[in-house]
Amino acid sequence: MNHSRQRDLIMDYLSGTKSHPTAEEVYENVSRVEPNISLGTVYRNLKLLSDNKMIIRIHTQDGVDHFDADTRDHYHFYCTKCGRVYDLEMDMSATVRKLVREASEVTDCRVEGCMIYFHGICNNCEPTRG
Amino acid sequence: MNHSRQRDLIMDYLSGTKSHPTAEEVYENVSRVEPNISLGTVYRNLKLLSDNKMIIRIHTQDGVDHFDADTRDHYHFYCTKCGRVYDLEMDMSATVRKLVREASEVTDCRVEGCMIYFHGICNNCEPTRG
DNA sequence: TTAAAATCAGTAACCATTACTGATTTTAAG
DNA sequence: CTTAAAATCAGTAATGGTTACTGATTTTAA
Repeated sequence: MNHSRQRDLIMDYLSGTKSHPTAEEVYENVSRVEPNISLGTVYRNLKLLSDNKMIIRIHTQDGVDHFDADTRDHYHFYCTKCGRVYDLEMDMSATVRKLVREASEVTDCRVEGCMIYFHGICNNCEPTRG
Repeated sequence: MNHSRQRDLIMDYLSGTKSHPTAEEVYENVSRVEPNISLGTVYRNLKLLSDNKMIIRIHTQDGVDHFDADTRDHYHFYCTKCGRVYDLEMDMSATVRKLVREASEVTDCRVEGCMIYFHGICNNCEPTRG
């Protein structure tokens, strides 16, 4: 993977936000810096970067993928109302290990891991606390 | 929701299999009994049935949805090689409640639940046990 | 400096799914 | 049983996120 101005800009934008943008949102924002960039380039580089484990691709219920430059072990909350994705700063590594172990016991398949997606209504859509 | 021969056939087929078929697979199988059924009808009824909680829609990593007539609380294993979906007969209700409680503590969002998807290589693709 | 490899912008194609059409079937009241 | 409104159908076009293709441009490394 060579360097390219476009890919660097995409990576820079993703690294500087915690909003877990979609490909379309990445395109809109990078376009402000590099107006000639094309949507195809954004998709291709998001695919390249996620295939190379430099960013995380987050599948959501509405079928639109979101992206995250934070590759540390952490979890996500998906708002079923607005579709936004939020970080959850909690350590679940022990729980995940336990789940994988338990799952391995009830199947002949080789369980390599599990994805955990939290969902509900975000504080922005329906504020509940001051 | 009235009755219709087509919807009953789709429901019957789903109830009689544990293979978690895709819309295309449902279409292929129901077509053997009702050759005139159209793919659009299958999609429309799968949507109707899942919207009415009579079946479960399972999102998978490859972007193709799978369906399950078993609406009991249970979990799924997705094979990253062949794309098949398997049931996991394990009781995780206590773990899920704990996770939701923990997640609620680290966010202002209203956490309503979480989806847990296991993945790996199935015994059909790479046999490991007799 | 230069040529091969990688990447680009632009756009067409892909594919799962949904929406639209006029015809047919189902339901429920008379 | 009729019969008319509502639901559903088959067939097909449209949608929308994503990927693939093109010839031109940029990057890399010798």
